[in-house]
Amino acid sequence: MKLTEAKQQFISSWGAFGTHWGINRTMAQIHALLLVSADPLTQDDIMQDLTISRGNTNMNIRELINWGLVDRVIVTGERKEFFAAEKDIWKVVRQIVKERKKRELEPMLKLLDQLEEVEGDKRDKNIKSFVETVTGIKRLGKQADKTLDMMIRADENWFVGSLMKLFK
Amino acid sequence: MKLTEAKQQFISSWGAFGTHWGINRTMAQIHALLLVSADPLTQDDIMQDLTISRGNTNMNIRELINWGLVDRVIVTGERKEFFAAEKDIWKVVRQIVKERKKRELEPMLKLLDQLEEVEGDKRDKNIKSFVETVTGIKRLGKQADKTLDMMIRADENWFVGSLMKLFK
DNA sequence: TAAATGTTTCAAAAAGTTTTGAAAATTCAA
DNA sequence: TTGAATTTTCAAAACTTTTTGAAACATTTA
Repeated sequence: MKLTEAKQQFISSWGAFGTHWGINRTMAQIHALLLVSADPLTQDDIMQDLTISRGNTNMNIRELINWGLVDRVIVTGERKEFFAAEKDIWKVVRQIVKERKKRELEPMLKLLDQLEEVEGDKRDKNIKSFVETVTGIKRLGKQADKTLDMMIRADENWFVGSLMKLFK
Repeated sequence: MKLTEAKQQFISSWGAFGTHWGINRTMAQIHALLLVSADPLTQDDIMQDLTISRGNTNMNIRELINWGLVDRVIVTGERKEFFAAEKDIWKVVRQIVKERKKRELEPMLKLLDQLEEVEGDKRDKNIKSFVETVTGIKRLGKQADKTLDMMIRADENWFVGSLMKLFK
C-alpha cells in the first residue's frame, strides 16, 4: 500500500470510528489528517485535502481545539494560522476521557443521587426495585469515576506497568 | 420526589445519555424503562408508557435483545411476550464492552496492522511520521484490547477488589 | 488610512437518522 | 383447518444533524 492510499484509509476509518463515539465524521477526519501529517497544516490545506467547505473546516477545528486535541501553531514568516494534532496518543486518550467524564459521567452521578431519595415506603416492591437499580448504577458509576481520575493523573508507564502486573 | 416522577427522570436522562454513546434515544429509553420496572413488560406496555409506535418499539426491543441487554420472558397463562432487562449493572457493562470491542476495536486493530506495512523509505519524514502514529495507536489499542478481555472475564468482586488495591 | 489577506458566523440546504403506521407474516387456540 | 391475537417489516414522513457558502468581522501590511 502506498502512503497516500494508507493515509486516505486511515482518515476515512477514523472518521467512521468517531461517529460511534459521539464525534462527528468531519471532526474525526480532520483529527486523523492532522495526526498523520508530518507538519502542521492550514485551514486551506485541510479544506482541499478533505474537500469540505471553509465553514465546516473552521467549526470543527475550533471544536478540536476545545477538546484539547489540536493546537494552533505559529509559523514564523507566515500570515496564516497552522494547526497540529497532539501526537502522543496516550495524551489524546486522557484528554478525551477527562472531557467526557466531566460532560457525561459527573452529571449522571449527580442525578442518581437525587433519584435515590425517592419518597415512599421502601418495602413497596416498585420503590424497592427502583432504588436498587439506581443504587447499583451509582455504585458502579462512582467506581468508574475514581478509576478514571487515577488514569487521567497517571502517566503512561505507570498505567501500563500496573495493568501488566494486574492482568498477566 | 415521587416514584413516577423519578422514573420519568431516569428514563429521559438515560435516553439522553445513550445518544452520547452511539445508542439511539428510544433504545436507551426502553432499556431504562425495563431497568426500573419491578416486573417484565409487554410491547404494548412499553408503547403506552413511552408513547411510541409499535414498529419503533418492536425494532428497538429486538436490538436490545441482540445486545444481550434484554430477555424475552414467558409468563405462564399469557399469550403475549414479556420483556425484562438484565438488572445486574455490572453484567450490563460487560455485555456492552464485549459487543463494542468486537464491533469497533477489533476491526480498527486489523486495519492498523495493514497500514503499518506502508511501502516506501522508512527514513522519509512523511512515512516515518505516519508509521509512528499508526504504531502508537496500535500499541495502545492492543493494550486496551487485553485489558477489556480480562475485564469481560472477571467477576465483579475480583474487579472492584483489584481496582481498590490498585487505586487507593 | 485603505486594501489585502485571513477567520468566523449563521441561515438555508443537504444528508443522515429515527419514527410511524398500515400491511404482511406468524402463532396459537378451538 | 380457520380466524383472532400478536409480532414483524418497511416505505414514507418527521425529525435531527451536518454542511455549505456568502457575508461580516478581524488583522496585518503598505
